[in-house]
Amino acid sequence: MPEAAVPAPDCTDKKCARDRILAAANELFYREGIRAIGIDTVIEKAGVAKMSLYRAFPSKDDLIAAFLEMRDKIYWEWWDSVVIRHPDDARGQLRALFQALAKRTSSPTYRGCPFVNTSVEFPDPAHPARSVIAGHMAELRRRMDGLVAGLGVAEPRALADQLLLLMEGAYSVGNTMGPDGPSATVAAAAETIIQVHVSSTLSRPS
Amino acid sequence: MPEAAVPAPDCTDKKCARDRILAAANELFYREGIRAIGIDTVIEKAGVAKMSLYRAFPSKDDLIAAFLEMRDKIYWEWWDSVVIRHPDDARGQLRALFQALAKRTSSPTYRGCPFVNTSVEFPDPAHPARSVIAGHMAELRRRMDGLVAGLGVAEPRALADQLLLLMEGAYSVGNTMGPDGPSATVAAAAETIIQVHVSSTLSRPS
DNA sequence: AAAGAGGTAGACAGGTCTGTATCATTGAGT
DNA sequence: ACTCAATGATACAGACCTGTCTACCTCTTT
Repeated sequence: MPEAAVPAPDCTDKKCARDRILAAANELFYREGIRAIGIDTVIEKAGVAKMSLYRAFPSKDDLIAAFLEMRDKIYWEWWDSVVIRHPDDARGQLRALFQALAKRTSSPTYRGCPFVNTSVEFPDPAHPARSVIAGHMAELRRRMDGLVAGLGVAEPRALADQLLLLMEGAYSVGNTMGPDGPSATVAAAAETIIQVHVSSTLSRPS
Repeated sequence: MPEAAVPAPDCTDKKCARDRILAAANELFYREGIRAIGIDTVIEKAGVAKMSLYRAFPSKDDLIAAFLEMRDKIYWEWWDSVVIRHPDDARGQLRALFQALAKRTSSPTYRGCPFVNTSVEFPDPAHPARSVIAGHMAELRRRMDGLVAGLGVAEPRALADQLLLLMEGAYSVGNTMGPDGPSATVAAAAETIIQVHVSSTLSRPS
């Protein structure tokens, strides 16, 4: 069974325990929840000794932070791979993003946004995971602002905020309501909101 | 410090350990997360002996389910208290609901929707909490459908789904992005989407 | 006064979790 | 062949967590 191992700089195949640990943690933490998964379960799935884990990560909290940093990297790679197909076309980029989002969040195995989920499990602001989450959210907002800026609408901040609401809503209901829930309609909702902002800007030009 | 105890049928003041337990669990589970809080912490906050807890609830899982059932009850009471102020006015009810939602989710202490949060912490479909969550979500969708039906738009299901996305999005970002996040704009977003559906229905009557 | 329901207090069993310590093994480069 | 770094295997410490058991107390009702 191909485990979709996350490639790393200098690790060939079965080598590098750190990456196998990270790959195992990625799947287990995401699917079962972080607090529900113990270190022993991670190392068993990774096929690695416990000491290898504690040599690579000083504590479970550090492993959690590393897990999120990996998800962050993967997420922006996915984002870039979508927007790159519509160069110099902010509207096309947004449309593609929300279509891909609708697809992802309507999968039966979809378990929600890992950043939101971890935020639920670790509310303590001092937890190392929280800074990664905060960074991800800030970057998400920054990118959405950037995309919407390309639309040239009258109220870019309002539109970006509303699109963010739809996006996070799709993440959430994709998890709680499943494939038959409203998450599949997120692309249409985004289209509607964008259209309203674009139209109202055209109808009263500055 | 008034602990906002949840009133129950026949419980005067300091009596009835069950209610004190439920009130303590309510606050602790919501604020800190369920898996992060042990039984000992609950009984300590409730000022109750451990055996009192296990007499009232066979297991922690049952306490979790009872906690969610209480939140469910509280939630619909809140919902009803909002919509009742606009009798026979579906649009006014929706507007009031989303305004109240914007306010709630922009509070600094807001920690997200307890049903979504519990769903994250307990992905196992066999967990007793899951049926309460599923019931809550089904009821939420049912009510939203009912409200939107009163609008007389051409595509009620699509509108209801999109409003649900906004609602859940506000819950989510209220937790992860805080009071300065986009959750405060959810009322405006809902207004926009409703307006579009109403207008497009008017412009091409059946 | 008696009795029973509900509550308190604290010890305890058995399991799981994180993190550490010790020692053997492997494999690549020199 | 030798060395050194990375890894495997395993036992263990200490904390915490759920759930049980026993004994005592304190009201309320009859």
